Amino acid sequence: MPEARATILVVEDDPEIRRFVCSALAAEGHKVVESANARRGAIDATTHRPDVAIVDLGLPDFDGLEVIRGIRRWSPMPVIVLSARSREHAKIEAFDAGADDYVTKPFGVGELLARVRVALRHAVRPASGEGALRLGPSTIDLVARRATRDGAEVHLTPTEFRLVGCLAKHAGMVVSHKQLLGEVWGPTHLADTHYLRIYMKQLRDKLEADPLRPRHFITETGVGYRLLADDPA
Amino acid sequence: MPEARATILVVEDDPEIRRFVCSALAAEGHKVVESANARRGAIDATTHRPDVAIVDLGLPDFDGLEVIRGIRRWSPMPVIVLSARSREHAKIEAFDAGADDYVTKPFGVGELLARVRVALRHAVRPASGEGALRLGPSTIDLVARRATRDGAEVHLTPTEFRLVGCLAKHAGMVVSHKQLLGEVWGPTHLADTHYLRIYMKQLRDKLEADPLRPRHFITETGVGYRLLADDPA
DNA sequence: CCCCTTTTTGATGGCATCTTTACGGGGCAG
DNA sequence: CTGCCCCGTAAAGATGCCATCAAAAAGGGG
Repeated sequence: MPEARATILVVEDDPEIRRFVCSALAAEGHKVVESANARRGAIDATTHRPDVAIVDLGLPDFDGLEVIRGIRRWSPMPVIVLSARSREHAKIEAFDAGADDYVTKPFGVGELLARVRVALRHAVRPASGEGALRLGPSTIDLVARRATRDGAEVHLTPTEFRLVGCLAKHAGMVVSHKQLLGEVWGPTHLADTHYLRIYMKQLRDKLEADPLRPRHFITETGVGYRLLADDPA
Repeated sequence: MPEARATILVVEDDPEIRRFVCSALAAEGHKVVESANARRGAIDATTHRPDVAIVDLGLPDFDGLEVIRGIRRWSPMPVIVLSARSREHAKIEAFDAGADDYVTKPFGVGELLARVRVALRHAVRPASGEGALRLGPSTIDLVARRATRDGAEVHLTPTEFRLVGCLAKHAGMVVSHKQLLGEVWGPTHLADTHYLRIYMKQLRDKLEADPLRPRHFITETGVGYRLLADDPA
């Protein structure tokens, strides 16, 4: 049984469409979280921290736009809108609220799945372009979710992967504590800088040649952390 | 200073649609590169290095998919497909060839522009050295929070960065003591001008070729300081 | 139901950064 | 010449952040 390729949140009130979408996603090997209204969607987003969110606009309690804005306050996760509103203005409004894609009903599953693939591509693509990073004796392949050190496979936990992924997306640049905490642990843990220290140590122990003198997982005191990858050039 | 907000490549054979799209993009302040066929599109992509590419699929010489695949061999730039083919299979094929978005004709300009904004949001990966200042032997990259001197990395503390950033925002002009103190240390330290002296010395020691004779961190006696950067022209 | 993995919490020591204090030097006016 | 003001230089103390160790709590799979 292959590990779930990704966690995907589906916020949709129509039970028929929801089942339809979720089973298609599950068939692709994804772990799916379902929410029937905006309030639950917002909660599930923070608790499950999905890799991609699919959000309907016409929800019974609040407008789906509010869900998107709520997510955007703490995470850049890809958001795909799934809506019956086909007017151009609705699309523009959704995009400017932070949506990354917009699919109008009726839609084809194949297209939706393809757009999810694109979103996942964006979510893991590091700044250096390639899927695999080289860090001295170690390599990290974000798309395959694998890491090696001196040729041997190193096991990284989901949280560890999330963290390296977040750092790798901005390779070479400093990523602030708040941003890391928001993307990895959700908006309820923005103050728990402690988690960062612990997981940084684990990553350094697993991937750095000399964990006591890290050369790739650099700490920027008072600001955040930075991942320095070797130039593949 | 209407500097182009981004460079956008439009590969489209229909002259009418091309003019339509390009003028809309230009009106948004973008620099636009136009190509009428696949061969020129592939060439223009490599020579102009656009931030986003908009590609039609039905081109006279080759299929637009080939343009996308060609780009994907060397660049992760966002590619938006603009096509009359509305069949689902065509979309899936385009996405899996590397497209990031798919708009079917007929389309609304507003929606296209919104999708371009989304693509630019994704592309905002200012290659390190893009927003960098050059000061003789040193460089300062404010977005990556990184500084180098003679090619070697120089570490700057948070306040040092805030100070440089404050000076850089008004590069070439005098920034008063009060303004610097207010922006860096807050309104409660407007009188602590000696902070400036201390941190200026640290910056000069770290970044000036001859710290005793500063050429970039200039003191304006009785007024404030000024940052002289080399023209990146 | 139990065990293993993963996540979270707690406590301690060390270090980087910021702040504070002190002294030397040059320009200018009296 | 001398005192004042402003700037540069140096170094020590305080604070808060970070690394590390240790271990309990939560979750998931067999």
